[in-house]
Amino acid sequence: MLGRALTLLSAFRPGEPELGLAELARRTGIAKPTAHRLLGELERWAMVERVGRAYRLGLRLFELGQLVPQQRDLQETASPFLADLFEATHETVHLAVPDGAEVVYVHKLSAAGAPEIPSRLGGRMPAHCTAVGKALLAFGPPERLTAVLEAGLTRRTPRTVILPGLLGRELEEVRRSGIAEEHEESAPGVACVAAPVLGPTGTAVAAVSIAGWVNRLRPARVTAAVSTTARALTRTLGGPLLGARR
Amino acid sequence: MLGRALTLLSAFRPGEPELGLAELARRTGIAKPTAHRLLGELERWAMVERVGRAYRLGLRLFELGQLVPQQRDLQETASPFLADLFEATHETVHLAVPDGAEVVYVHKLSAAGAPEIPSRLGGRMPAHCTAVGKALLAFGPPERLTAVLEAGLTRRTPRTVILPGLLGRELEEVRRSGIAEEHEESAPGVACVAAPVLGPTGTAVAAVSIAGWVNRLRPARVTAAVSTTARALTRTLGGPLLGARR
DNA sequence: GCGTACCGTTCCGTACCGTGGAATGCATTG
DNA sequence: CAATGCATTCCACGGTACGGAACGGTACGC
Repeated sequence: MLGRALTLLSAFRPGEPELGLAELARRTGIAKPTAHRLLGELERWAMVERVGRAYRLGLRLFELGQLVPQQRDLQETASPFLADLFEATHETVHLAVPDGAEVVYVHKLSAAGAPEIPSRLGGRMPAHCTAVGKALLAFGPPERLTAVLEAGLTRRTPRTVILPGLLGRELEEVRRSGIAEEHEESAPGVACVAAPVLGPTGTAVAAVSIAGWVNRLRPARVTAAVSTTARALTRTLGGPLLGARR
Repeated sequence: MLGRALTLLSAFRPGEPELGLAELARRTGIAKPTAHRLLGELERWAMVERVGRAYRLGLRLFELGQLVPQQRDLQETASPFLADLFEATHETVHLAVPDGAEVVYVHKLSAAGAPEIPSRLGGRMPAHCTAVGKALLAFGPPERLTAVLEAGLTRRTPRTVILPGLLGRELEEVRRSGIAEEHEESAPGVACVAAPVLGPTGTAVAAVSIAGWVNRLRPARVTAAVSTTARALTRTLGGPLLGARR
């Protein structure tokens, strides 16, 4: 029963704020009366809300989501630093954490009129084709890279690196320079520069990035700022500063 | 069963990232084997995670939380405007939405070294003793104020207004000026200036504020900026601009 | 070292309830 | 009007959720 309720919650996707009972039942394979009852119970807990005859996810979910420690702790610590980075560069700023073979975006700041970057707060992207993902892989525990290779390197754009050898070489360069770059590997037109945030164990627990359109973003312009922010966060978290260990 | 699982999720509170099985069972009154099984199921859905022998809320909850339409739509629209406001003032910026007799904070930007304001992203405060709450009440549907009065005006500090007549008068002033203020009514030492964001129906769907320490924040300094941001958001949402309807 | 208290985990008999087909009423469309 | 689709309710049937007891492990005090 619990699994089915969670299945219903998982049926909601970005860009579809409301779903009717029939559509929810179709998507989940749960019989309509059952779905109806489960949604009623979820509604009583404010996990979903009614909008006319349709349902939408409820504010209580947002509240619980903000209690998630991996996200909350980082977000609170990082928020002022990311605001500073945003103010200094006026480009789209991200903070992402690793989860399996993917990254999850936990903070995002973008300017009015900024290009629409496909990343989404609370959204996921494969680690191997994003700058934040590469920073997390290059400075993470070896098991993280293993998980990514085992999950397979999927192609997102013609520029995605899908050969393990090429990725490995790129990650070596990231380790050497402390900076990861992305050139239309996750989405056409998108470029990104990222740096790892190291935790007390010395491995990357998050990554900071600046993203923009590939024909507009100048890595040379923002690299130092990204690196500075990542170092400030690393210091705050009690992690070892890059360059101090080589 | 579903209710009990949701009860377990609700047992987690700010400042307590991890809870053991025994504590969760104690808090919820659910027998340990039952709690153990439910947490196992929640773990399979990444709604909770194991940390040693303890549990913490899982990243999946954060992801779902970011899909909540009331929060997401506003957050995406408002983020650039709030970043601008933050950059212009370097004070703590909030965006809050109404929920019953309370407000829920859906966006917050604060500077490194900024005073610790007790508000929390994803957290709640009573509407009647916060500036954002007053803005939402003054420009909201009458039922919202009715709900607040029915819920009762609770005292949070010696300065909290708990007489309905006084609150009513204050809200009239807010309607006249378009600005709500808060002077240590929700927490000692905290001051706040807020303005309503109106939606297409002409009522307040959110409120923008700037908060700081009462002996430091100068309302005269930030009022126009808060108002400007609220108006920009109102315009973006297709709401009627204040002053244009009087 | 031993006893006590507490933890998390597993088991299984008992009691409870989750499920969905069928029926109903309503709205929309051709 | 008929057909289609929606949301809602009902209840017979089959399924499962529950928690006391037992167990092994850890930590602490005497």
